Amino acid sequence: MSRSYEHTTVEARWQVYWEREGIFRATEDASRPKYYCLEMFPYPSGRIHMGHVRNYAIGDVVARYKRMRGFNVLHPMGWDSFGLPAENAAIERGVHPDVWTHENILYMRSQLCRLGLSYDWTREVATCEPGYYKWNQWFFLKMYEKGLAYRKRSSVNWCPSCETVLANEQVEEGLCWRCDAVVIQKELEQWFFKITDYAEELLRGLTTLTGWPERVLVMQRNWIGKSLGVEVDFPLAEPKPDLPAIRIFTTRQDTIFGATFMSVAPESPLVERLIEGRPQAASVREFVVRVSRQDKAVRTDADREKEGIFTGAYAVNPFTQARIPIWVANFVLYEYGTGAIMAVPAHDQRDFDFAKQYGIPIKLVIQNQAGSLTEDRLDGAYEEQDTAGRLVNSDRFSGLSVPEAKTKIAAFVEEQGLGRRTVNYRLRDWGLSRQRYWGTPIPMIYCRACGVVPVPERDLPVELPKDVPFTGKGSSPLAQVKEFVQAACPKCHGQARRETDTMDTFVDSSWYFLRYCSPQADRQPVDPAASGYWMAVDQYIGGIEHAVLHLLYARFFTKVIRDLGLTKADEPFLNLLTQGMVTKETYRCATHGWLLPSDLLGSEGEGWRCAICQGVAQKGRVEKMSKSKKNVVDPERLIDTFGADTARLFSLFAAPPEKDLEWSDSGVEGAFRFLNRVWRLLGDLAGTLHAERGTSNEREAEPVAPQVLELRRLTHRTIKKVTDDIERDFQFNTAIAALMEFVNGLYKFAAERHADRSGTPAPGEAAAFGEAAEALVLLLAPFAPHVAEELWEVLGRAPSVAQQPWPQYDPALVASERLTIPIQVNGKLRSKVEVPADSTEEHVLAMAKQDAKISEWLQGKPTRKVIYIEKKLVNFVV
RNA sequence: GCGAGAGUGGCGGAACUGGCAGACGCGCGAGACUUAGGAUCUCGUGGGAAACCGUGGGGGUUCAAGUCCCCCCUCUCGCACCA
Repeated sequence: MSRSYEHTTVEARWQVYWEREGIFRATEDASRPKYYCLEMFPYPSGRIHMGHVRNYAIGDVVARYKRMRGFNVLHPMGWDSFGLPAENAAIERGVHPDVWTHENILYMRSQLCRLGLSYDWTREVATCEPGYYKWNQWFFLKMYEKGLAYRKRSSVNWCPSCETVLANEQVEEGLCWRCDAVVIQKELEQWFFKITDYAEELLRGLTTLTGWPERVLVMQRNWIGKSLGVEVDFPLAEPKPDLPAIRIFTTRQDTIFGATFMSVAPESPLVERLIEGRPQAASVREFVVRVSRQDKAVRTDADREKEGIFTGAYAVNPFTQARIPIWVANFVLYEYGTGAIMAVPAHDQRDFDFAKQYGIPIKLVIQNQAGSLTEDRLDGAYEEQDTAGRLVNSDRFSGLSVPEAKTKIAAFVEEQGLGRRTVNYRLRDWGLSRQRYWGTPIPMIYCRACGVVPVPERDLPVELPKDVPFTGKGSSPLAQVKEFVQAACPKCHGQARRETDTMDTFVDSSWYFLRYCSPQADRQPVDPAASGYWMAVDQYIGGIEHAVLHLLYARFFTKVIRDLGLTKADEPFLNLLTQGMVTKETYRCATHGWLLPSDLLGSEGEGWRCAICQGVAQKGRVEKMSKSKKNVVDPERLIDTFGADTARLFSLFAAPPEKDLEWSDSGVEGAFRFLNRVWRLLGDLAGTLHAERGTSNEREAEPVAPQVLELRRLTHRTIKKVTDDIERDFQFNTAIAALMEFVNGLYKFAAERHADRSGTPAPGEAAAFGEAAEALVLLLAPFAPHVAEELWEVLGRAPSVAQQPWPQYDPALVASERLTIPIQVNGKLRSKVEVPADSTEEHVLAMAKQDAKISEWLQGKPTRKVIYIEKKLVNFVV
């Protein structure tokens, strides 16, 4: 064969073959070990981007490799197809979200197929299909029954640009995670999932996730934010019958003797009770209104000034009996703990700042080791939590260390009936109501007579109406659709109103991996038998941006679904690989902003100019590919020019999966060149191999020439290296490097073979070369599957290479016969000697001393010490 | 501020438990084949004339340090009043 490598024909041919033969279809088979390989499903935005290519190339190597290792692999794909962009398309271009979404899915599916990804497409799901979101509604009803879904009026994060509510997880530094608009607070009736019921289990479960990156575990741990402390009642100086005391939460009960005032959150209803009938009432109210109007960005700003106002009321410190003032303070959070705190300025920096500002006394109750702290000369809070500090001014507890005091005071609080030990979490319940159209309708009905009534299960799904006005203004489009809103009450059949909010789209992605196990199940969302076989996901691959949001919600849903008896899995994802971003250099012009590569003139050496204005263009930083920075590369163009195998190979070779991948056009060409090299090598030699195969069944039968043995060693070392690199955290970049070395070695071998072609091949040569060629194709198959299939056929083997077993290496052939031992003198490399691998220490040392360069270095100097590391190195210390 | 990770040739990156720093690729240089080469093949390629010097900087441990310990600098990411 000497036909050139035509990627377009080759790739199309095998994609058709795989599909036609159903090579990647997965069925439950109890006799085989399963492997569930999953990549995060995409939002159908229109076209795939390089981030998808990388994500799915990584996943496909894992799936194909595991298949060749004999696993029954489930490798599904689907569409996270509810979401705002579809609605925006409707508003901006008048295309219905449903049409827009389905067109996008159609196109992107064809793009994924062109990448040659080994999915079982019969299991495809799209979350915007009634057959899928019906089960979102079903889960919602089940959770409502169990009290895990509830409705409450509360102050919520509101994105004025998306015109919808956001969960806490979806607010980043006071900005909307999706559009970066400043999030404001709004009072609304909202549906919540009681994720806090699972806080402890979600936290404990993290310790079992040994296959997750440490930083994701840390992020989740921090997000859940468990703290142990006590709740203590501080009696009011003028108690009211229904309000005798104010309850606080603290983790620093050891400092309770230093509490010189109290602070209450502005939103707390306590405020109104405390100021009743006092002269301070009006100004306090004014303060509360002012603070609660501030938007999230201002309120959560790190160096926001501490502000407060005295309520006029006093409490009594139950430990010191001191009368202490009660303040309202802007930094106290209503949603955390009890919404009120005891303030210990000497040992809490926030309280210290506050006390200094308003002239509140500071009382020292922990002294440092030197005993140098004094109340009047403190320039910051002494926040020692370890054993270095000792309690002072704390009655019977004085002299204790902080940890001792924490335990003893907590016990004392309980003994005296002043309060109790408690646990607090930072995690809040998941607000899931969204005032949008393109999402799952929440299956609830409001009846004037019966109140809130769930839609009966038999009436599911509550389908999204198609005929809806998209104006982009006002409340949810659903609320405008009379036929949708008007509903009969399921209980009394009277006229009632349907809930018009839809669910957060994170609900969709919280259980799709379970749906893949039995995508056609129509009596329940998940078939327990199927999920029993496939769950949990053995390897999950996706971007780090979901470290908290999606991965926390999915863990929560899995536990709820387990408690419903539909799966046995406690955790959805056993191993998690968070792949890095795809980045590229950027260019900027002072007047025209970010520049496309096509708007650049000049070169690296002579400098860049803007093609629009001829002005100087600056080479910017390497940034994540994004349209706004104009540094994107379209995968489709890449596939057209070089083919899917090249696109895959480059994105796997240029960096290890978890690190960022910097785009390089010449790197892509390098990958393409490599595939061409492989193609030519096997093409040119296949003919020779076929010719000689008849006479060369002598593998291991007769003695082989030394260079043939070396070839076999190279083959087996490569098998080992590629296998080890994949097994060791999917180090595909070094695995591919080993394949390149292998190919370089084979070329060299072939060249030498041609060079001294005297007529008769060396003994065992054809067999050794056949073995090498076969191994090469098999090892290449997960990375460049199309080329591998084609070459497998060229080698005279029947398809599909994807179904072949992974090659085995012979340990005896992995070890070299001869070793090159570096020889050092005083730790510096001076020479090398080549010795048989089984040489004794004496022999190696003798060889080393004989070496001309070494004997020169050793001459006239007494050798003080000789370091000999077997098979590794010799070091003479003189 | 707290937490995590990273800093290695002209560039992307190798180096697993301390043992030949720079695998592999890109780029660059030379040669071969060619009407031609931006195709392909072969060879070379950290710096330096050399001794030597080289893994962000400075100390240390060790026969031996990119790797271990201490101090410092820079960058990236996450969290950021959670009592």
